[in-house]
Amino acid sequence: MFTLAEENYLKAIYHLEKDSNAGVSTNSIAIKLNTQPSSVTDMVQKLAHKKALSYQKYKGTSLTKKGKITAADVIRKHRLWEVFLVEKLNFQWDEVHVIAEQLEHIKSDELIKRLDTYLDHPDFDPHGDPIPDINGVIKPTEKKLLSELEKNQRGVCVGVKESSKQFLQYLDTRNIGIGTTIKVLDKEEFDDSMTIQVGETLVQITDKIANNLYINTH
Amino acid sequence: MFTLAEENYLKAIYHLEKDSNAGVSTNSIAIKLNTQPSSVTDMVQKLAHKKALSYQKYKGTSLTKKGKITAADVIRKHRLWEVFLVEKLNFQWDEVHVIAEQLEHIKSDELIKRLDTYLDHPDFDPHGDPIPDINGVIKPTEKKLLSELEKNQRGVCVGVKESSKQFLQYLDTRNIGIGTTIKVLDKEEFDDSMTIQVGETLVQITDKIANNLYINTH
DNA sequence: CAATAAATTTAGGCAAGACTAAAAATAAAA
DNA sequence: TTTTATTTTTAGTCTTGCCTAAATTTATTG
Repeated sequence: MFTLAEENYLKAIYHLEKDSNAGVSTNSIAIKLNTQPSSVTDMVQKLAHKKALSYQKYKGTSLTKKGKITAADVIRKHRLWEVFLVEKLNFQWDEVHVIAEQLEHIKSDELIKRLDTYLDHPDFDPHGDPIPDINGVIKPTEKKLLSELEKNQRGVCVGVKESSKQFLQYLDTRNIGIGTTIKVLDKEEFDDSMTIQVGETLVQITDKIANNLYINTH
Repeated sequence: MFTLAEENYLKAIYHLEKDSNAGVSTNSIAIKLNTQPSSVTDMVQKLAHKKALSYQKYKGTSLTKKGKITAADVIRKHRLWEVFLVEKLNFQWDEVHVIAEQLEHIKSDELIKRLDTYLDHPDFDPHGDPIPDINGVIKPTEKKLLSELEKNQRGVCVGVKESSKQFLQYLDTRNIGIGTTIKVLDKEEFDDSMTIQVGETLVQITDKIANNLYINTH
């Protein structure tokens, strides 16, 4: 139905639409995809013709239902593959994006269905981003930074904001990973440090850590 | 280094070279790839320029070392992904080829290294074909049909010749799959049927079955 | 060994997806 | 509200990988 290049455009526009909810400009797409505005105009006209988006000259574009579903499907595949790479092949969180950019274009519904089952229907990718369901619906999520939690609140670690090697290794030594349940036992006012419970053990963390961990409080 | 189309040509030529060991003709490549001879001429000239094969007008081509290594690497990826699809995602042996045709072009050495480890360094794909090692070397194999084994000989099932759904399901009910050790207990002269040992149980099989199971006797 | 057949290559084109340079429309500023 | 700046589009090219039709070379056969 859609070529690899078309899928990448739809994905980019989907993301741009998300955090601006006006019409998406030609230039912003060009910047996101590292291409020239004139190339974007070409492609956008083609995608409009294919009914994946609506487009008026000089006025920007927005995805149609068809375009949104297609984009969400690509994103679903991307994030499922990321989970696979981290959970099964033990990649670090920050190494998987480039590979998933390729894997997301593999065409086989059956493959993705089975991969999803194999991974036990994950709701989040390793960066804490939600995985669209098979209909392209993204569950409304309560993703917060750990630093935003109140004392005695608990949640599940769903990802990281910063993903440097050092940070990920730090988390490893504290046994914190995707799916780890964390409870806030105490918050210090003067330096914003925290005492948290990870499994049975207590961990002291600085505000820097707490500001870079995403927690799903549901 | 090589595009998707180039990789497919190299793979096709590699296979053709294997079972004819003369120079590979333009026409045979065209037939294998379902394309026109003139397209093959174009591509072959390009690949010769890239030093992946040697080519003389009207005389056919053969892969250089560089071409062989590249082709073997693509085949390695293809077969590793097939193992993944069957062993981990529970696909049937005959459903995986089309998907692996896509996955074989994913570019990441690290990915394949980890996939190989994850699958426990398999030597054969689900069809019984050997998986080239990381240097493109294919272990010389003693693959035979089960029907060719002598009485009291044993070997490991490495694949099927025919791969119809019915046949695969038949094998399933007899607990025969990739990696299953089989010992020939008896061969009947008059109808070529066999008594074989699978695990602790004895199984009677007809010549048709024995003629469609590949065994590695090492 | 000439004549036909088959295989192969060349020539010219096409679609996808990108690019540059120039023109046109919109937005911002004086 | 002109003028200038920015954004967007158009026009014309390029490369990759394919195609058809025609020309050429090799193989086959009478």
